[in-house]
Amino acid sequence: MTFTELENIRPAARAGQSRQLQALDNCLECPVRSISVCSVLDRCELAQFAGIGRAATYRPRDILFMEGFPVDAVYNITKGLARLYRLLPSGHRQIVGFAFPGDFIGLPPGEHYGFSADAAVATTACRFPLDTFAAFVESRQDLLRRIHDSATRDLERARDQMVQLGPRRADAKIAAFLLGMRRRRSPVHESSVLISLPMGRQDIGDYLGLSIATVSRTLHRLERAGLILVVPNGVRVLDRQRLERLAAA
Amino acid sequence: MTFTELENIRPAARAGQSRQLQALDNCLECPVRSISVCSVLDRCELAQFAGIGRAATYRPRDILFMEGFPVDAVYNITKGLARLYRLLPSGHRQIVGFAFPGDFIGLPPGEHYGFSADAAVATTACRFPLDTFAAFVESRQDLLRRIHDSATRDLERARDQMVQLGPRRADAKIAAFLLGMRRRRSPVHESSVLISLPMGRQDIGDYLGLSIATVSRTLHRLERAGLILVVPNGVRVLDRQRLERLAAA
DNA sequence: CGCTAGTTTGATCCGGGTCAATGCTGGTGG
DNA sequence: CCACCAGCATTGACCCGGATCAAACTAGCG
Repeated sequence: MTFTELENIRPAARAGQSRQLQALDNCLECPVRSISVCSVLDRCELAQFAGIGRAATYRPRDILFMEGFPVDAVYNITKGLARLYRLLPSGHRQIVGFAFPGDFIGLPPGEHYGFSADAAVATTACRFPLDTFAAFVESRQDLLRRIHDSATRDLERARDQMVQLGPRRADAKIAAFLLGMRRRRSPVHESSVLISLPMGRQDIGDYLGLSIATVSRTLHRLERAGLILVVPNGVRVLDRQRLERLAAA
Repeated sequence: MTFTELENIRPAARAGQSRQLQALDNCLECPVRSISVCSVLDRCELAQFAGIGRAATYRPRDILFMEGFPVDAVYNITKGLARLYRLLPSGHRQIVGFAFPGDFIGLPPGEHYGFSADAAVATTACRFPLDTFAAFVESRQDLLRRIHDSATRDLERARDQMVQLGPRRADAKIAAFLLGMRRRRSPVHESSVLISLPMGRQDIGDYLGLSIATVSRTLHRLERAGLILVVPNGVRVLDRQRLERLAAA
């Protein structure tokens, strides 16, 4: 819960530097293109667009950007998982969202980032400097619209999360979280019984407003009750019916 | 907390019908024009825009629209206060935001409203049927941009609220809520010591994830501690310093 | 002047936080 | 190949803040 290990942040990462940069060359083969904002660009535009971005790779805990700093770039996650969070003076960390491959982040209302973002696991992202990005987008009405759609969906998700953060019981929060993660990862509404959880327990807790101990205990309780099976980096759903009923409560 | 008085909703309001409608005639004198999305429209465009909207008035508890229903109109609040909320099967109501005069609501990512909205007090709003509204916006790049800005700000506020909903102490939540309400109502960052609270205790509780009893008790405790003075429909700030320190914690 | 809806206040209880010890696992070097 | 270590996860013991239930109070308002 408390996240006072700010000193642990790698010095090289503090300034929002990525570990490694390389040109974007094979956007056409990009696995997330179809679900990303760039899907509206044609072959020609895509080449231009690729020219202004760089692929950046991040190791766990590497920082993409920090709350309060001037917005200097926007990001499109292509692999891995980014945690979006706010740090409170008390030392608490509230995770305000996860960015999965295909998600677009980093365009707040003002001049400064409204939250921090770091890599939860090994992660890669297309990084676009704000000035060139803004210039490129300026004329592309459809791209602008796509970005707006992304923001609107983020808003909807934010409201979902508000409901989760409210005064609900821990088991209901966890159940809803699991189902939410599954829905998020698979466009097809009905999908595998295996839900992958790339993030750690601490992340889940800071997302739901629970302590790490309660997350662990609750998962275990759900397992004992036969709703799920806890496996490394995820859970297997055994009783979807009951899990959904619990999540709704 | 529980909000099981669904039956209390006035039948006429259930379908999202407003109480009273009249043409928009004096947009130029509209007190919220300068802060609304319509501020980018010139005199001529404004006249056109006014033509497609109607002023609707709502009494407390009257419903603007309901979650899950097809989006048939968007709204611009001009007076009063709207509660934006989700109802859970358990009967809990999570207020996901308040809409003050000048706020624009009702454009979710999909075809259906993602939350319900009703009037917390006597309220008026400009109501624009979705089809004509969409057609009008289509060509107005700047209006579209303004709407996008509105969504981005909503998103930022939603994240603020997530932080409030997290595992914070009741007094910190209340303090932050009071300061947030003050900042929201007065563009000038420094302002009066009088914070108006048009909404009821229940609304505050459902917004912060607290019971009505705790809201009441906490306000009283802050009063005893000399931070505020509770007055009808609001509070008076006595010790801003300490209130801010408490809100930050 | 009583009615109703909202608010305050009290008494009790419990879910989940906190703290701390223990367990697990994957990486590292002897 | 194994012993060790660091980081994360689990589990236990205890406690407290806020939920819940219920009663008293207040203020509009017909």
